[in-house]
Amino acid sequence: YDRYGTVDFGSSARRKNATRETTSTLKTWLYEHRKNPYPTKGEKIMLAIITKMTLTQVSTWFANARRRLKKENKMTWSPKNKAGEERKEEIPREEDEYSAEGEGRGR
Amino acid sequence: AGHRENARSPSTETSPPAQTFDWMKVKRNPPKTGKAGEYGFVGQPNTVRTNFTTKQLTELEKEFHFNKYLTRARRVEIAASLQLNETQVKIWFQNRRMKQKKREKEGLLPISPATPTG
DNA sequence: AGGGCCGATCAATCATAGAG
DNA sequence: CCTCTATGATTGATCGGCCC
Repeated sequence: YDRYGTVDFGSSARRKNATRETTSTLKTWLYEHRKNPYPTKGEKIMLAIITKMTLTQVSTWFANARRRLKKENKMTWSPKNKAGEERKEEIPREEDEYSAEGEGRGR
Repeated sequence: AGHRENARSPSTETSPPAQTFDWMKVKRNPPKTGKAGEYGFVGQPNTVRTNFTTKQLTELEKEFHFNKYLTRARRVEIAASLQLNETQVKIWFQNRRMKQKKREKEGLLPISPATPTG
């Protein structure tokens, strides 16, 4: 679709939500790198291969994830799993020092 | 390749509801594309993304097909003709080039040949 | 010293897939 | 079938690095 110009793309460009397997992989990586959730190009490629997504999709996924996480200011995805859903996703405890300063936007 | 933010602050938080990392605090300066004489003071950031009109986009795309890169003179002309900032025109071309590059790349290997992973 | 470009990312929004 | 939310994609604009 060409930007907000009436969707008329009768083609194979429709967005398809990622599978649980895919999101699981990405979420795991994101959580394990929560201190600096910016995968390098090489890491993105690796993740893209694992999840069978394109490099762009992986980048977009991370961009959206970071943004939405930041908006909520939290780093934990509540187990939104439906009742009776696999509950793996064990969060690796790592109570190191998390920065939580006041502010400082000298501008 | 990315940003390397690091802020050290010996502040004493009492009860952090959630872990806040430096990357979450990164804020960008608001766009300075304030359209003087529209809805805001001259010099005051617009804080809002400019919405290009269809006409503007059409003209820009047409120009892009002509040249992928702009000369200073051309940029001035287009900016004036479309009532845009020179910077906006410049940025538009910048983004356009990146977009095209991305499209080309995507149209070349969206099909995964195989996964040589054991 | 300054301006433009690239690559990555942000931020706001659109549009749709999916849950109920 | 329709309403509302979660999420992928788009894009104007910013940030840091590099070149000239």
